[in-house]
Amino acid sequence: MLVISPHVVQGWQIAASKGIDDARKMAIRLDMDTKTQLLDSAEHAVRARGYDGFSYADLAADVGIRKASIHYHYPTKADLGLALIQRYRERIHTHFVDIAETGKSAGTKLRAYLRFYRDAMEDGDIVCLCVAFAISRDTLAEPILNELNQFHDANIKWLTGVYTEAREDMSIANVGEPAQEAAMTLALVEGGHLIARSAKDLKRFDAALKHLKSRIV
Amino acid sequence: MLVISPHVVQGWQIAASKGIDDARKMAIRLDMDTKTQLLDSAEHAVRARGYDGFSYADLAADVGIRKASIHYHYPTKADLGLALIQRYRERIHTHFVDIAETGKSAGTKLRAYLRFYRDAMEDGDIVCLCVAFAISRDTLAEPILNELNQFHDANIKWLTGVYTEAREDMSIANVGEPAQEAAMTLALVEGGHLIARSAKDLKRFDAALKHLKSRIV
DNA sequence: GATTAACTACCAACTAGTAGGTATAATACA
DNA sequence: TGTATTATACCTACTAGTTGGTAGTTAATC
Repeated sequence: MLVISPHVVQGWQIAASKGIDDARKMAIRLDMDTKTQLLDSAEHAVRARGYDGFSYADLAADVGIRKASIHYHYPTKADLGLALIQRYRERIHTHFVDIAETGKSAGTKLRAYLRFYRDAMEDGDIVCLCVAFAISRDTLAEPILNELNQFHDANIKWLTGVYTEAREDMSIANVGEPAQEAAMTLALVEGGHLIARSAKDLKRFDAALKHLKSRIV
Repeated sequence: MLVISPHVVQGWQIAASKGIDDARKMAIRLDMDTKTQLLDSAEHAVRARGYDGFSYADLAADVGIRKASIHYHYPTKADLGLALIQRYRERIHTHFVDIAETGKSAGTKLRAYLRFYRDAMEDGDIVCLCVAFAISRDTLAEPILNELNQFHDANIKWLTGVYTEAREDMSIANVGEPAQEAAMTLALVEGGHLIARSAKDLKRFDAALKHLKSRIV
C-alpha cells in the first residue's frame, strides 16, 4: 500500500504508484523529496569539505530552493547534522545485516566490508562521514556526538564478530584478539580514506589495505 | 653563537644568552616570539577543530594581540596555513633523522615512530595536522596541498626504509612488501588518531596499534 | 630616518537564523 | 457537494554576529 507523501516516498516508488496523472508524476519525480535532496547534498558536502566547510547557502544553491526554506525542513544546522549521521548509521547497519545474511565465510564478509568502504569514497574525493565529523568534534551538539560513538561501536562490534568467526572457519590468517583486530581494521579503513583523500588517489587506499587483504585466504 | 632575534630564537635560548639585562630578558621571555606564539596557537586550533574551525579572532584572543595585528605576521590565512605545515613537516623530518641516527633495530625505530604519533595526540583531543588539513583539502591553496603530499611521501619513504631494514635484522615479524607495510602503518596511525579523537580516548589508539606492535620482536 | 610590531577603525561578504507573507494541497464540516 | 480551515512547502526581506582582510596611525627600537 503506497501513501503519496513526498517526505517518506522515494522517486521511483512514486513513479510506480497509481491514481495520479503522468505530468504530476513527473513533477514529483523531478523535484523528488526536498528533505532527502537536502540530506544527500549536505552529506556530500560534509564528506568533501567537513562540517564547518559548507553552509546553508551552498546547500540552497545545490538543491535549488532558497536558503530560508532549508530551515523549514531542518530548523538548525545541528538538526541537519543529526539527521545526517542517523541516516548514515542506519544505512551502514543495513549493509552489515546484508553481508552477515550471505552466510559466507568470515574472510568473504571482511572483503565485502572493505569493498563497501572503498566504494564509499567515490573517486577519492569524499571520506567517511564520521571522519569529517571527528575533526569538528568539539563544535558538535551532544546528540551528534552520541551517534558518532554508536557508529564506531557498531563497526567494532560487527568486525569483532567477523574475526571471532574467522578463528573457527580459518578464512583469515593469523587472527589475533578479535577486538584488537577489529580496532585495527576500523583505523585502517578510516586512515585509508584520509590518505587517499589527501592525494586524491584511490590507489593509496588500496596500498594501505593490501596487507590485510592478503591475510584473507 | 646566539643572535637575539625573536623570530628564530626560543624563549629558553634567550634566557641563556648574555649581554642584555634581566628585565629585558624576562620581557622577551614572557611575550616570547609573537610569530611562534601565533603558529603554536594556530596549530593547536587546527588540530583540535580543523582548518575551517578556527578564526583570526580566536587566535588574537589566545595570543593576546589584536586581530588585525596577525595580518602583519601572516598576511592571509593561506600564508599562516603554509607556515604551519612547513614547520610541521620540518619537525617530523628532524624526528625521523633523530630516530634513524640511534642505530637501533628497525623494530625499535618503528616503536619510536608509533610513540611519536601517540604522544602527538596529547590527551586524545588533537589529531595530526595533516589529518585536519586533508578534510579541508579542496579549500586549500596549492602550496599547502603540495606540502601535504610531501608530508605523506616523507612518512612513506621513511617507513619503507624501516621495513626494508626489518627484513634484514628480523626485528619485525612477517614483513611483507616494505612499501605496502609503510602505507598500512601510516593509515593505521592517522586512522588511530581519528577514532581516538572521536571517543576522546587514547586507549582506542592503543587498541588499533596493538596488533602491529605485537609483530615487533 | 627607517624598520618593526603593534594599534584603532573600518569594510564587504558571509554566517545561521527569524519574521511574516503566499500559493497550493489536504482535511473538516454544513 | 461546495466551502471554510488547516497544513505544507516554499518565498522575500531582514537581523545580529562573524569572517578574512585593509587603511592609516603610533610608539619603540635599530
